[in-house]
Amino acid sequence: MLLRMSTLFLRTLREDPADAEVPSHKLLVRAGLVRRAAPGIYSWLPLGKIVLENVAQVVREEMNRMGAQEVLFPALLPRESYEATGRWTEYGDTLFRLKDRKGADYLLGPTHEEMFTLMVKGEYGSYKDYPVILYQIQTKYRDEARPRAGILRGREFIMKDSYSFDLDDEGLKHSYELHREAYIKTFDRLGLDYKIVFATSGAMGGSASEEFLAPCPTGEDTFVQCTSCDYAANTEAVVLAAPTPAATSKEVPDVKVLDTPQTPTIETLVAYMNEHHGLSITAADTLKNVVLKTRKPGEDWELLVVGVPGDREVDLDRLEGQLEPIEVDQADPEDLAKHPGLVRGYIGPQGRAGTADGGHLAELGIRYLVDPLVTPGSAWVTGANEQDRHAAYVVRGRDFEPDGEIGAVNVREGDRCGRCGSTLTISRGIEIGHIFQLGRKYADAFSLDALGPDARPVRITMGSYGIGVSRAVAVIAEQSHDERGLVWPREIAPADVHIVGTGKDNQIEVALDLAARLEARGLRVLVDDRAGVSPGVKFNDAELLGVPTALVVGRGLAQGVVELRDRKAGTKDEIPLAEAVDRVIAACAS
RNA sequence: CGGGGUGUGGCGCAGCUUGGCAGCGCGUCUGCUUUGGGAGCAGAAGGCCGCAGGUUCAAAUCCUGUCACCCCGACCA
Repeated sequence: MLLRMSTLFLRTLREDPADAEVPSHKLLVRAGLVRRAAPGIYSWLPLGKIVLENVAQVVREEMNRMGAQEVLFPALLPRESYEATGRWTEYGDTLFRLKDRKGADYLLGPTHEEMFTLMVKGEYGSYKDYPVILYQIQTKYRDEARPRAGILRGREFIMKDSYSFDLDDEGLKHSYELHREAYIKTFDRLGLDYKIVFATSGAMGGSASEEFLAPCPTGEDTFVQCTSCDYAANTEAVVLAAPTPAATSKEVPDVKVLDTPQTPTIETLVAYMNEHHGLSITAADTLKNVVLKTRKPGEDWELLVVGVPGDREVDLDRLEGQLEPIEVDQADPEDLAKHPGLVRGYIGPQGRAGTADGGHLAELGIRYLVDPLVTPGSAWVTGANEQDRHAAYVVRGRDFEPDGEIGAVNVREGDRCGRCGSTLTISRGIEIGHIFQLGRKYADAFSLDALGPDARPVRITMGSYGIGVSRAVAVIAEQSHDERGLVWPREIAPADVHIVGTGKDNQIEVALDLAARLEARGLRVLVDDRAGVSPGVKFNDAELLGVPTALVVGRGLAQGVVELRDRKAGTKDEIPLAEAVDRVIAACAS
């Protein structure tokens, strides 16, 4: 490959585009790789297209290596199959919908579980056919409420999605592991810095799930990492260590109901308790009972109360992640109004004085869950289920018994690791890959069975795996740049070597000659042969474009010397012209 | 959906308060000079000032409406 800057369809920009905030967006536009076509929709120019293909090729090679087979589905899909799984409605406004001339409904595919499942069902029938892994690299459409950050989160983007089909759970586990390994190889080759974190399965349904996150301050995902073991998880999926069990209930006095006028919030309650009732408590000693509502698909909303320490907020995303596919939402005032027994701001789980079993919420028939931070035996200050009154010394296991535990609190820096008990730190990241074991949701929807050796049907179990290909380009740019421009990893770079002919005498001629010889040796060459362009402009463009190796044919040429530069290290070496070809090849091989 | 902001040559922006020939930098074109860190001189092309209506002798500027885009949040792979 030989690209000449004199004819290359490329215009670099001296200034950052006004609508760009994040580094990758600014740089990809300035370097002339992409241009915005509409909100969240981008066109790829020649250099950008090359980089994008390079990333896709790495993904493709690693998928093929592990035995997956490439296919290609249309992006324009009929409504029916999405109707069968309920996703025509479940996906909501995020789905791009359109009608054909006859008025029939179509959609632009946001992901392709349905189509893959149907294709396998159409072709395969015997247990002898399985397992199989299929994938495609294709354009996806999601009408995001707010696309942002350029290529990082678009409405049209390129994704590699693959799907595994196995006869049993063991097989699924194996397919999952194959993907995990392939993803590790892929992201290593892409030169990405990433973490593998436990995740929830999101809208896809299913069980085991991990995300590949590229740590990045502008990322949209928040995840925790343990400071001592290798535990890492999305905050939606995190498991925290429970605090050491509190003192046994026998040492705690009986429940005491106290007047606490005008204390509907935790702050006012703590202040009042300490001032008027001689207690010495903090928000963490209070038990906050948050009224939520849940809904199973196709059913009515049901109230749910969740108890968390008063210094914590309830993280709805985290709850939803664990309850999937059940929806969770904050209860409205109208919802509360239907239960007069729920006194807003003064809700407590304990039963009437002296009754250990049941408790107030059980009497109302409302499900009550607590965060594991509310340990058995722990004592709390909480609502007394009467306006302006609270109860102290309310002990879990003595005065109330929740229906179960669920990780509900918002995770904080310094919370403890559920695996080893050490401190957790919180970081931001961008999701570049996601693997999960779908199970039989889609196989059930389409009755995807294989005939077993005993002539009985076996329901197939599936896995679903994605890599954001176009997003990966942006993430690489995000992680690999400096104040002068992009710094591409070699395998992804638009070229192996960027030859700059500075323009005087025969410098451009020699540059072109070197370019031809390097191309003949199998290198991908970009040569700046523009006449009448000053050296400063060419150097700046070379640094902006970020090709890993540069060869400058300039003022040293008269003495038979050219300059070899390394973009990443920033080094410059004067080398004899006669050695230039071999030295460049050596540099590109390292 | 809530909050904030912006729409003016290809790109980045000023002008708007206080109405009076549409400007600046970069880029582009022509000529000459220049060629190791975003060159110089001379000349040139290029804009329905987002759109619609209104006020006025006169609107980029004031008023009304509308559309679009960007940012934060909500939401969402």
